[in-house]
Amino acid sequence: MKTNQIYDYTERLSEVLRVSTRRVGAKYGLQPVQIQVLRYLSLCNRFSDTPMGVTEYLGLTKGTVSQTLKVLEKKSYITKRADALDKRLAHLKLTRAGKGLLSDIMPPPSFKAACASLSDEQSAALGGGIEQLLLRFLQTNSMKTFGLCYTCRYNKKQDMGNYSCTLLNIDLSLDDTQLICREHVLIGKS
Amino acid sequence: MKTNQIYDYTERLSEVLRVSTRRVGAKYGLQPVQIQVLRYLSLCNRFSDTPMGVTEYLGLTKGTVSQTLKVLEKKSYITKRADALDKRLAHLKLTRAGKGLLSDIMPPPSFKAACASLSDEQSAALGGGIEQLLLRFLQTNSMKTFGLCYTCRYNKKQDMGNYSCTLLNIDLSLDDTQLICREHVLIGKS
DNA sequence: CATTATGGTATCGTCTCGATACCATAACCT
DNA sequence: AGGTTATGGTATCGAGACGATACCATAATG
Repeated sequence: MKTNQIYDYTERLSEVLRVSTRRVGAKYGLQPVQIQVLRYLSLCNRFSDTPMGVTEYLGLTKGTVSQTLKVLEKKSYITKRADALDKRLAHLKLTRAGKGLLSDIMPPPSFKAACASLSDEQSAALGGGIEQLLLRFLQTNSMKTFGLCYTCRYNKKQDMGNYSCTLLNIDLSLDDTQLICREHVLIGKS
Repeated sequence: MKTNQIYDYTERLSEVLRVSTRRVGAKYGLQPVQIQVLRYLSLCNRFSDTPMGVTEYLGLTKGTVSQTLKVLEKKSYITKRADALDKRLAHLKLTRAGKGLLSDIMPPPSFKAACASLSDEQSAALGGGIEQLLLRFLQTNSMKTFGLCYTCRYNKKQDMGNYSCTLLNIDLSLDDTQLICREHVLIGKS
């Protein structure tokens, strides 16, 4: 019953968000997808900052992403550095310019203003509802959750401020656990 | 406080929705924007089914939209017919094939499934919250609301099942009032 | 009428995106 | 070990999106 209404609003909000992102990005000569890449790199951990990580997050093909990254590197918004152990991997980092750009335009001021018009109850309900919707939607589209590390089933607390990942068998700092990870599997899921 | 969380989820949901639309559309040789055009034409009233209506709804330029419409017409998903009174206007209609396509893929099955996982309370809260967010966001982006005719300040009830538009000075049927309109202004707004 | 506004099309350049092919490195085999 | 397969990444190509600009036809306005 409510499905169509929710879909209408979600779809419309997506369109408007995209238009808004395009207009903001145009001022800096950036496409929407390029901004999304920068944004992802600002949120992901050191195991996920590779071209394949970006590829999975955005649901594109690796060839497409490779081209986008080349442009961003040429514009000096990111740097590419080979992994020390696995020579196939490249790690992507935001430059100072990249970080500065993001903090200028993300989230879009018009979105912040729109959020500010919500009451606390509305805001909490909206956040919860959209989270649930997103998780289910990702699931039925066979896409990864890219959740925060500390909400992952592989995350184990060791002692004071020290954690580890039981999937990668690597120690984690507290900061590590505050970022999103491409290997993330929500606690309680198979 | 909650702004960033809401933004994260909204942005992510938008991305996944776009990817999902792209994948479904690829099966029919359609781009996301083409599907959005078809969807708009299935929702809008007879005063809004023109290239300019599509242009305003999608927030693009009229040249871009003109090209997209040409492709859709060549693929026989829409027809173009000149207006009887104003020879500048073209009215766009979905063909049988266009309607059939839309009913096959909209809303995406995976989205329906995700919505079905929400409780009634969650669903109602989500619908209300996202509506409010969308309206404010449209406002701060100087975009039109494209709301349902019967929620418009220009809509006046005459008698049994008969309505009129005080902006266009035209009589409306009940069916007319159930569609979205490019002239829509929400009741209570200036 | 002349001027301006509006709706629409055509053309061009930049860019996205998927598809395909290809290369380098790593993991997995008996 | 040596061959096979899997994985991460790049290069190239064609279809199409998109904005910008220019242009045309019709309508509205003075």
